[in-house]
Amino acid sequence: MPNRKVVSFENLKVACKNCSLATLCLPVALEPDDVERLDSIVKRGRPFHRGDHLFREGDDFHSLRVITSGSVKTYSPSEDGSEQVLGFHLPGELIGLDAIQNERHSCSARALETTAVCEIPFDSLEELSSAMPSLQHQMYCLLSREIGQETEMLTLLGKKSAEERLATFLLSFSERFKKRGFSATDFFLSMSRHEIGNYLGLAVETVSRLFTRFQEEGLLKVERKHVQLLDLPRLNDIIHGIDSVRTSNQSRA
Amino acid sequence: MPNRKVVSFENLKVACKNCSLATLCLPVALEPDDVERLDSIVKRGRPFHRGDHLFREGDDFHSLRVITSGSVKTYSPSEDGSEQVLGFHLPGELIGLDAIQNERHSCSARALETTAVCEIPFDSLEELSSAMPSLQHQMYCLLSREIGQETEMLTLLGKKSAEERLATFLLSFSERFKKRGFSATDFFLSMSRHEIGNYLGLAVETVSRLFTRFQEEGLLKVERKHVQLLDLPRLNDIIHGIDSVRTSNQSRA
DNA sequence: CGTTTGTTTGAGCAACATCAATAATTGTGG
DNA sequence: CCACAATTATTGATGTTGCTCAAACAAACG
Repeated sequence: MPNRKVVSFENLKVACKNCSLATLCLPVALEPDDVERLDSIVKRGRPFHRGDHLFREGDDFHSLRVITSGSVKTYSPSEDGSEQVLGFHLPGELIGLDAIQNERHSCSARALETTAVCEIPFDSLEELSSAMPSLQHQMYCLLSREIGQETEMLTLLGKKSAEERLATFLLSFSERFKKRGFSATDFFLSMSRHEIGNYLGLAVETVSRLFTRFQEEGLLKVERKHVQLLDLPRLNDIIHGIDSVRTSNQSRA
Repeated sequence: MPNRKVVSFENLKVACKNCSLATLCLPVALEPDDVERLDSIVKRGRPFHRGDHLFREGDDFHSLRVITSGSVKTYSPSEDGSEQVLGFHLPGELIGLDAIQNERHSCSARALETTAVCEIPFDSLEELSSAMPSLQHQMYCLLSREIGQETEMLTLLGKKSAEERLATFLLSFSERFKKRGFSATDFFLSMSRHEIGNYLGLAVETVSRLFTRFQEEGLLKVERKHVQLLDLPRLNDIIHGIDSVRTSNQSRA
């Protein structure tokens, strides 16, 4: 098809200033000039396929990475072949922050689906942030937020029931999709039940049973990866330990 | 006693350059001149007593704090009065990093015993780190390390057995005391069993029973807060999931 | 189209929580 | 310094959540 415009990734001059993720990503709170300077150090490679590693535990650390499309899981592999899933990352989210300290990745990251990322060489970013107080501030904020999110996760794993964990998980994705302009109630989860369970500190079977139960209770509709949240308020109640099942048992018939 | 030298905290001109914690704290990797400049923004207040709050969730964030002596627990209070203990902090450790993002503390911190801290106004630190690349780098490293430590904690809470959790907890303190020049095998834990359990996602009773069992198995000697680790190798085995109990059951008589 | 991988469901079980009682320790006021 | 109250720790008995094991089923893949 000769008259169809060829769009190669090389030609696609995506720039931070045009990027729809700008409000979620590093450019937040930067002046246009500063965005331009940030843009100049960003590298955009070709996309990863499902299952590809963005990096592996032990790899030398050179760059932070921002997901621009698709999704990624980070995990920490154990000697015995098992792993701990550390997080699922959506467009606009920065990964690799844990690797700054010892210049080596302390976890692995793989694409859950076809995924594009921006690469930000950390050396350059450090230099730039030294010259650009607002960028430095943004970096401190991002790192701090990451810490805050992980402490929430500690509470989840330390104190919450299986039910509360899954509800928290689902509403977290709901909010994150919403922020990115997608539906807050109808989405596809790109990870397997196994990975969800691993992340939440639960067995696969428990996750599966909970999905079934939530569906029976009219909280959601689920078919494999496709999830539709039908009752956000009650899901919210569950997160906060309010046992809405007993309070309003709606099991049909 | 008129001829006894009066040592007030006002007069105690402790400086970073003389501080025994310098190798653990922010001054790591700074030139003497730079340490001097850092020193100039650090505030040293009077000590906190056991139970005093250094700050509370919701407080405005102004300063990071470094423990200089004593110990501190950070925790996230829930609506219902319960709490999640997020960490126990020893001299040289920096707290408040999670508050940078929204300029408000997202957790509370209280002294577990008489505790002294250095206060580092964050605005000044930001300015200084902008002018001092090595300090900026150090900050990035510290924040990154915090993230890394929390991901380890996620694995602990997500995957490990009660036994593994307590062993990990004990060896973590062992190493941290050692780094500070104290015994790695003989120390006092300043927190209660309840707080340990809370931190590790276990019930108080489970913690108590485990201490008893570890003692029966000759792994340690414990008398209230006083702990003596008798078999570091086996404790290490436990952490890595090797059931040393069955392998070398040493129950006396 | 068979093979592999992921999901669901059931049955039984184990680890750890909860409840309850006692004991030890610490703090407090006289 | 002692007596009493309050807190903290230990220990035992019982209960429950969620794990493990097992099997059937569905979907994805070459």
